[in-house]
Amino acid sequence: MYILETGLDLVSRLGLEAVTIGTLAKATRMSKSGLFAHFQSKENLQIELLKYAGEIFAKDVVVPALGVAPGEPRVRALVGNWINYARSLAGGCIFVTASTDFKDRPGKVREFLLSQQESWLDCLRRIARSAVEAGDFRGDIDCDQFAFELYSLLLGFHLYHTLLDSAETENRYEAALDKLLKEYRRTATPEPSTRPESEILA
Amino acid sequence: MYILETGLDLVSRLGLEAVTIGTLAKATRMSKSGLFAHFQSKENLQIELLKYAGEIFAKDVVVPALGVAPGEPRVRALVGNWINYARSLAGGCIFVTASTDFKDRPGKVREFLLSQQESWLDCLRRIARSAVEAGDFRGDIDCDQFAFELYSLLLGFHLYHTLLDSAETENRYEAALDKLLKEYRRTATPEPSTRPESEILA
DNA sequence: GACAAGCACGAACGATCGTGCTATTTAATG
DNA sequence: CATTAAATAGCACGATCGTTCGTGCTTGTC
Repeated sequence: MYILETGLDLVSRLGLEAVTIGTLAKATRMSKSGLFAHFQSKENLQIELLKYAGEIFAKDVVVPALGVAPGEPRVRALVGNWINYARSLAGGCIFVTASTDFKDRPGKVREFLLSQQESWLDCLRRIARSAVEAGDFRGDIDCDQFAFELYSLLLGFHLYHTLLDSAETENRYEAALDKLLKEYRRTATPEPSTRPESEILA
Repeated sequence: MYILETGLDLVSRLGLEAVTIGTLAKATRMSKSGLFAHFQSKENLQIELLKYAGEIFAKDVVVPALGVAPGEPRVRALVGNWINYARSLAGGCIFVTASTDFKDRPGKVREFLLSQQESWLDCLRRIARSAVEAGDFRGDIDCDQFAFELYSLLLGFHLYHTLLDSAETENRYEAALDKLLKEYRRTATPEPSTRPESEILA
């Protein structure tokens, strides 16, 4: 759909709430009422935009990664696709932008967005688990913890990329990713036994 | 200023662009024109809000940390204050919210916000450097890299906290922070010599 | 008690918001 | 072709947007 395609550009740049019927109509060279007829409310339009963004995300980020051998290669493929996807949009990832926008706007949009974020985190978890099963990651790792740390890195890259746009951004992200993967790798540490590492006093 | 105080709550929840003259007037029980007279434009109001947020941030987050002994204690104090500050606002950190909002809205607001983010990253760098000088961190670390990784963690915590609000969020963040500090600590690794760790094929 | 200064106010402006109705055009189907 | 269904446009609505203007209250100074 051409309308949604155009809308996603606006969402990524200005936020989900800022995509107004009027501006989207102007961007698609349609009349307000003509465009409005496609959706029956602004809320519906927002959900449709998220749905479409989810399809693109699945097609460009998740599915290709599932075609790669499980383990670290698949993890790297997934986040590599994510970076490319985020860069392909003028204002970065739609879901990051929309999340900030709707974190405190209760309603169907927020609920839908939340379910999408949950399934993204679930995707990260699954891929970590498959890396364990493939023997690339240690067996004693916490996949939820891995998802949090990996997603944090992506969010860091995202902010740097969209706001600061330094030439070093990519290098910093890659270096951090390498260290993260090394830490979860099976041969990374010489067996830390079972003792946790949180008895520091600071 | 009571107006700015009220405004910051709206900013943190709905975003900097969504703070409208009308809604802020209603929230402060003033007339639109009466409130508008204090600032001379919406752009000015937005900058004033950021300025005020910066003062609070300095007072509650940065300055107290500078009173703590340099090194890991100071780093922990800084990020601890950040977490508390982010939690004290209904919608999380003003600058994270505003950054997403204004990353693609050129103008004075964006420029001012950008300078604030730069100085925050500079603060992280300085504190890392002071930790090196105090002997807590290794001497060969890249302070910019540390700032990126630490800020990424905070952003991860922020998204989890504002959107998902799982009970595990805090634990995941703390565990990741512990690992990050351990990695940069002087006694963390048994000397990794000078060889970088980026010759994987994946 | 006159006077100026600083606030806050109500009313109004043109523009845009989301959303309905009613035509008119376009495309598909007989 | 004629008919029908779908897509788009025109127009208008009440509300809100940022902004301007004129006016009335305080408050303190002379």
